[in-house]
Amino acid sequence: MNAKTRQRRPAFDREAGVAIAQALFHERGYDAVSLADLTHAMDIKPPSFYAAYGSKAELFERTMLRYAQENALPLAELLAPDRPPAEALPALLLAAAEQYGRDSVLRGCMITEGMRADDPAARRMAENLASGGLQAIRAYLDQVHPQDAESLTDYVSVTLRGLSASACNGMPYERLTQVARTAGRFIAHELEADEPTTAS
Amino acid sequence: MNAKTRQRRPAFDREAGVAIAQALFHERGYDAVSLADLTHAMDIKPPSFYAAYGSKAELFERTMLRYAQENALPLAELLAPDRPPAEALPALLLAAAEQYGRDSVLRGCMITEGMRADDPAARRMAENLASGGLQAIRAYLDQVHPQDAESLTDYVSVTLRGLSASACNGMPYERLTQVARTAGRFIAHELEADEPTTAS
DNA sequence: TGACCAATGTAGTGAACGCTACATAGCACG
DNA sequence: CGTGCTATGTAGCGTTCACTACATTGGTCA
Repeated sequence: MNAKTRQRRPAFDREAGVAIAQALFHERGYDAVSLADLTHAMDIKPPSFYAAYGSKAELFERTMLRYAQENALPLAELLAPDRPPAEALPALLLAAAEQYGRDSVLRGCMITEGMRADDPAARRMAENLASGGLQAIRAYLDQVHPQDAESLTDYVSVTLRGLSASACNGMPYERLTQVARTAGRFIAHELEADEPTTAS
Repeated sequence: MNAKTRQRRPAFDREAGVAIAQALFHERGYDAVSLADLTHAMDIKPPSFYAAYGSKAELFERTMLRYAQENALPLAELLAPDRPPAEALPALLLAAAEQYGRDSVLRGCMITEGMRADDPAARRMAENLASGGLQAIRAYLDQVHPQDAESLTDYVSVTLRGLSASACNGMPYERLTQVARTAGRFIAHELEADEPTTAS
């Protein structure tokens, strides 16, 4: 009858499998998660795995897309064009640090850390996703502070990578957010020293 | 008679082997270098490898010690107790960025990147070595700027990790050093704003 | 009810992993 | 010159890797 009352077979929930894989990949990284880990966690056998997801790398891409949709920083809000960079960039760094250190087992940025995978295909997927975020920062700065757009984008990028890496290696939440606040304060000081035009 | 004139056998040069392994580990990371890669690069067979170095992990430790001796930043000079932190910390960041981006194939900090190895033993070795450097920074700041020692140490640590990770992912030398200069300028601004005591 | 077909589990593929047992080769020393 | 030791190469250890051929199961639909 209606499609819901009589499912074809229990089979297994593909999306739930992606969620399980996302947690494993985020916790341990792409290379450190084996097919056996994945199939055991999903309670399926390898043939079902390949029928559902194609390959380990393809599943990794799905988990990163899912991560980007669910956990990505709200760049559109954080970097609203009418927001001054002395306020937006510190907010961005703090939001990132909070997210990277919030969960004690899912630490750091899954996409940032995905860029260090040994597998070249997985690495490229992560790099492509990460470049989108950087382009958003760059586009924002091109609008609101074009004179230092590249330099500031690079500074934020390096700081975000440092925060993610430090989170993965166990730096506690309070110290991560403290570093983000320090970096944000540095940026604000510099920007406000350059152009206190809005206040004059 | 004297030990030098008559070596036991050509065998192979252990130290040269460590140097070869160091380059491989630095370029690709611990996990991505296999025994076959090592024995092929050294032109020896696995039994000779194990007779000489014990295991892959032990050789990795030797390469990291060698790296620390040869490539470690001159922290004693950079962080001389009579140097003001507004000068020492920017110099430290810039020296690190220069080293991380200097060689286009041996990128980043071998020890910092070693902390992300999948192998727990290798990771712990790298963490132990890295903590030595951080303790040096912390001890310096405890002397010259105790009120923000932990916060500043964390900021420098996160920035160094970000620089190393960005270097590994291909950020060019000029942009790496530019980021280091930016971060150093931020630190100097903050410290000079706090206590221009030396100038007053 | 019976044919069809997607999805499954069993079992195993070849390759690569870190590592080692074993016999041999070459030097030191008596 | 022979004994002993050390380092070597041959060959292969057991394990794990990502991945798959194949028969079977079970729901769908005529």
